[in-house]
Amino acid sequence: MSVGSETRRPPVMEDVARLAGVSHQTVSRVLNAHPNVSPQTRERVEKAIGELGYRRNTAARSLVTRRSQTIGVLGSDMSHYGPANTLLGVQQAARDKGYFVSVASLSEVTPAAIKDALEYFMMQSVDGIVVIVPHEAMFESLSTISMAVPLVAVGFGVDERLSVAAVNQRMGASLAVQHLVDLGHAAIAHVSGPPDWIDAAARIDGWRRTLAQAELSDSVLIRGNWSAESGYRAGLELAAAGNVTALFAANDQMALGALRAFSEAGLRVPQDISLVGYDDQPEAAYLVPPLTTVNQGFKELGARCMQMLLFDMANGHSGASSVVNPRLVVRSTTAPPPAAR
Amino acid sequence: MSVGSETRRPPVMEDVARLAGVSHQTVSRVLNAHPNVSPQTRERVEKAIGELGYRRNTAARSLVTRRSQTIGVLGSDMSHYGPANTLLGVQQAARDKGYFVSVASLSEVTPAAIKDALEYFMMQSVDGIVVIVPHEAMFESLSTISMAVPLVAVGFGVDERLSVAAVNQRMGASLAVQHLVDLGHAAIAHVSGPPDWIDAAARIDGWRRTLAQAELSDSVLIRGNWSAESGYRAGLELAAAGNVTALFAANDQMALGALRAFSEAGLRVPQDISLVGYDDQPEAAYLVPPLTTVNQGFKELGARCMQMLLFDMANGHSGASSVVNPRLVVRSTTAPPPAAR
DNA sequence: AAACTAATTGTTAGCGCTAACTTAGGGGGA
DNA sequence: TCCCCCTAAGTTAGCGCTAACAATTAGTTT
Repeated sequence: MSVGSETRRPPVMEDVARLAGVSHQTVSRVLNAHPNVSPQTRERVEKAIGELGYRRNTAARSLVTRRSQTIGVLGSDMSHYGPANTLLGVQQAARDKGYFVSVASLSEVTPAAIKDALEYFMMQSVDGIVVIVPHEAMFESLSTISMAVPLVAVGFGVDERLSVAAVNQRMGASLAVQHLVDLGHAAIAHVSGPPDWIDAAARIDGWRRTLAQAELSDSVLIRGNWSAESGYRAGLELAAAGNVTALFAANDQMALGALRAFSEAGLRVPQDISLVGYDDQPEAAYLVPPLTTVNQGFKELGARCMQMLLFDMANGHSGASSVVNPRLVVRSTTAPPPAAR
Repeated sequence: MSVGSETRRPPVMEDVARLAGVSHQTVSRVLNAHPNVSPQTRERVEKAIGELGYRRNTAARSLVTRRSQTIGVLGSDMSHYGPANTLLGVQQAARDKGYFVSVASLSEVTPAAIKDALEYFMMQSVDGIVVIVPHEAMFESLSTISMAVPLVAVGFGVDERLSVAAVNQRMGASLAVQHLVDLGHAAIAHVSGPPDWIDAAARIDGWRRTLAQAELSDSVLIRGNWSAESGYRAGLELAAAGNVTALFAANDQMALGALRAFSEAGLRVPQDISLVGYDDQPEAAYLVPPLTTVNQGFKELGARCMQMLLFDMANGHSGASSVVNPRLVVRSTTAPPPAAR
């Protein structure tokens, strides 16, 4: 025996239909913006929807349409500046287009973890996937697992098997290194990210090529791991060796670490040694001295990603690619080398 | 007339049932770990599931169980260190418990935007919501909008209307300020976050109280906005006035900005002025000099959040609260004031 | 005026799953 | 031995929605 005060279950389409004096199907038509509904009817239905505070049941809709209106975003180090902002861009673009965004983050980048995460998305029956894990393991996983839904990868090289949105990392590295070359530097070291990260590899490559193009011999390459700590160690090493006049760091955090190492070693930046970072995090402008770095449009990247995904979702896999160009931001950590003064 | 090569739709429960020689309900029972299934049957069903690569349809399941297995996470500045890591914690805990995580981020913190975002979650019929927007506007919105699903808020003060997981900000601020007091500082300024952010207000309060407790008169309070830039401006201002010997910054980024300002003004840290940050971002240890700061366990916070949400989802709104204690990390930006030397 | 259109609305049949009920077979206890 | 109950299944009836089709009305056309 039900009492008046029981929790009323939310209104369903039929309730709206009754109130508006139409069939539930007409309500559905209004909701889906079908053409053949008379203006008066539409209005009555909309009024009823408003009055009842009706909200369409997503599960029922998904069941019959076979689409979840959800896209999955896979990331690895979402607490870092770049990925976090890309996610933000994706998220906002998705919401604008009426999609929900489900996220999964990898605590370790291994084929097994990647497979798990993709499986998780399949369980959720997402309509599309964005992958923000520019790591080699990801590439392998993507070529073995054939995905049932469109997928766009951020930060991979152009490959017709993948739809890709990326920043031109080689160009970014070139910009940085060429700037140093133009200032007169001849011994330009590089602290890289772990080379199994696609971006890291591309920046190493850009650094090498630019050096070669300037007819400079290969200089010292130190492998970092994106952390300030690894930049610090690299800086210490370089300061001890004393054989370079400039350092190109593969991200701002490592540059920050290097900055401290140089300071400890009594090396002045930029008088004794020049430094260029990568990412242009908001803090970069407030380091001592302000960091010359490379700006990547992360949010823009996220938005483009979503755009491509929508395209692929509508037209099938495209294998298209969209490349954003980075921009060099010159601040105060770069100057001509000591010898050139 | 269907051809063999048509795209086969994914297997459904009935397909599994047929292959295993049971009814679809038995398959459902196996999947839901119901007790009354004989081991042999269970095994046969599991084998069939494996062979077909069967995956339960979430939409159908949600439709009948009236739960989406999804929780919504609302954030505002997900590109910042704290929120991003809290999200990470929530996300991992959720995935462990078999929940999907849908995120929405506010580009501006206004009642309207908040309402939109919550509406978005209701459309998705999430089972619970985690709010990582410790802002006053959020508090107002939450008290007006009565939510149909359990909600836990991160970073709010204890309030029986809300289930809350938070870091004890007042204590964190106390730790920082008391450390300075203990060193002998008597004029301790504070660059705060925007005071309509709950955390910022609590840190201001903690700063004030600790000062009062030490019988020190109120010192200068500068309103920042969390950005390095605002910390820089505050640092410049303080250096010009020259009437304080220590600065407590409400986050590490502002501390970083202040560090640059001090350096430009020729003030040595910590000899001329001491500085304490807040957050303990990984970079804090690699500033020049390494930053004394307050560590908050963000991931832990996220995990607790999820735990509380699950509890509320099972037992109805609890209004409980879970408070994590922060920890002072002393590095090299703090020393006795010049006069005390 | 009969018949054929087009526009608008209603009716029906599932989508794939779980909850609730029903049935079929064994053990014990009287 | 009969009855009751407990276990392991099967059957049935929706959850709330959309797609496909059927029905009604109004507006043409011959």
